[in-house]
Amino acid sequence: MSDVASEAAVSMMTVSRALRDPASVSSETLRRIREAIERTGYVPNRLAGSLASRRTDIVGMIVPSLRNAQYTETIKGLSDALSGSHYLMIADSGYSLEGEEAAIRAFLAQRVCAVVLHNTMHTARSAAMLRDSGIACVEVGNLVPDPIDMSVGFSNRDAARAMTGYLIGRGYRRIGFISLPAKDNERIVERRAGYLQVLEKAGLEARPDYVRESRSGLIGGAEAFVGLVEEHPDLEAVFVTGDVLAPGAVLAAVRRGWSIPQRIAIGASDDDEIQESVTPALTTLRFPRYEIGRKAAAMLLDRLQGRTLDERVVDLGFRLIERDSA
Amino acid sequence: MSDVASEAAVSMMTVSRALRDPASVSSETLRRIREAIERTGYVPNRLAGSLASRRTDIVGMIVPSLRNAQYTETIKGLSDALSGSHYLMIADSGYSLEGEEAAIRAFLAQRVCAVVLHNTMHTARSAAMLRDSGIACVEVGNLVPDPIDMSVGFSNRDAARAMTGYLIGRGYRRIGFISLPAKDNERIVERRAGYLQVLEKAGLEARPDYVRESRSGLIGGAEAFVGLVEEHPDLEAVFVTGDVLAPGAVLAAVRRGWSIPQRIAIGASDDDEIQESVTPALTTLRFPRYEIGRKAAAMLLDRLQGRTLDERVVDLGFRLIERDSA
DNA sequence: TTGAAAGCGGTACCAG
DNA sequence: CTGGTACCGCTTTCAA
Repeated sequence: MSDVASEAAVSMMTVSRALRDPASVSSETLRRIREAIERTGYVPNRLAGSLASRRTDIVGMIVPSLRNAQYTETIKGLSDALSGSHYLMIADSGYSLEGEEAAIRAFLAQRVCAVVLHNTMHTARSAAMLRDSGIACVEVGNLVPDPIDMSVGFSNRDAARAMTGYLIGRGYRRIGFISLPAKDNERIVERRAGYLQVLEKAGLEARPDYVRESRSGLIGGAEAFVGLVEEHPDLEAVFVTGDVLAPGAVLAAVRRGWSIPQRIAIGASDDDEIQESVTPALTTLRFPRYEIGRKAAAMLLDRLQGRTLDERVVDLGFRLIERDSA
Repeated sequence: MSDVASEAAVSMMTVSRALRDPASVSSETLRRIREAIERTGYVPNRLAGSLASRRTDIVGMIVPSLRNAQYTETIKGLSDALSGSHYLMIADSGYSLEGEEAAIRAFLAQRVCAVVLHNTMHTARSAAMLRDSGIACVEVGNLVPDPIDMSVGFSNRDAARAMTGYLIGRGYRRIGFISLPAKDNERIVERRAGYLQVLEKAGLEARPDYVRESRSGLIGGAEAFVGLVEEHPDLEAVFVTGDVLAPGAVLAAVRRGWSIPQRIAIGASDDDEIQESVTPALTTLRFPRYEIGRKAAAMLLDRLQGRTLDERVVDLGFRLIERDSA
């Protein structure tokens, strides 16, 4: 930058100003500085800038898995809304609380201006670090009544209640439940709780062997679904929630010639294109993943600009989409 | 850090060493420093560290779209291989060269230690900035004979040749081609060229109206496929390449009761689970996306550690997986 | 509108 | 093995 300054015959201070607030520099000076930048090929050093100003424009986001399209959707919403003003640093926690803690530590060391967590269970240290740092933080996805700082999402429990109730309303009585592993994953814990609550309220038996954890992916969902149904041929419906488990189940049923929903009904969750594109199209819960990302960004931006927030916890809700699988 | 130093009754220099190279500090001193860190809740400032050392441990990656699972797969490979030693900053170029340039500029300002580009077409400025900065850079995905710095991937043209040749070998003569838009996307340009070359070599007519660009996603693929086939009922096969276009085509065919491959055959590309899970399972080109990410990381790491590379361009190849759709 | 001086919080380098 | 002393490259603050 000093090169640019001497090229343009001004002080470094003026160059710095020209870069950050062109209006505060006379147009003639500005022109000379711009030319000098062009000639020297100067690339500002944001490390130095951030160190001096004690501000950065990097938002750190931690997702359980980069492979899961649902998280990607929220990342995309965040990225779009932040685009231009802020940059995104992304870490994959591998569905582990320790992974999340390590990522948080790294983000804080990097002095990110905000952190977005796609998990609302944390180690005690994670929560403490975040609180002590006073950094802006949004927990997205599952709604948290008492967030570290802010939260945007929907109630997984309510959503699971809605789907289970819907299945019961359609006349199904023996209803199974398939999801990813519940360990360290409050979203699954909540959904399973919602499913069990509604079963109980309806006076239906909640059988542990109707509940199954699945590997991820289409093939994981297929295996879990086929396994569960073959072990319990008396099942009438299965609530298959998370990832692309339910589409995997449908595709497997098609291959086996099981008719859906006659032989076995499926209630799904998440509404990517694939839930709609399989035959039969899945009755599913639509979660506003992209919107959650956008809203999280908006809240962060508000906070960083010192505006006061209307709400620290924003419920974006969900919808039950009736299609043909149940 | 000066707090920690006085707490532990050593100099800042010793604290700094204890953090970066614990072995170089006596165990007693180390213990005191660790305690002091614990008590004070000290979080190192990597901005300052990086500024002073002129090194960072952040790798910047630019993908055309965060929504596309194929890119995500490479990100995951990179992230896994870098995990622990480096952090990842991800930018979405929105399939545009200007978007890529802006991201490169931001990364350079951030002084990332390396850049990974999932595109091998660049603006002149992009290439110049990267070259001038002398930063480690890997272009992944499509193989580049003359990379800015390094390249890992496979030949899209050869892959398209292989699939087109395969379709011809199966006896299909009127073969269509569906892909994402070719603009700013050398991967598509290459594949289309490969398709046309083989058609020509086989003495088959290359009809422009057999070639179609599609919106992305399952539904995009479905629309393009149905549209093309309805306009040209005489088509015998379609090479549907990229994204999840081909699975979308199959799913749409299923809904319409078109039998595949009897009514119309499909050759696909990319081999995610979905290509395998649809019925009929897709005959497709398998690209080593995850491995490309890992290899890119390995090459970067080698470079950053000053080791000399065996090869600046690494071809990881592709495979044609025969299944039931053609 | 412009500039000088004093850091930001660490690390490199050399000495002890 | 430990410490002192210059910076790293920019911004803040205050003055002109």
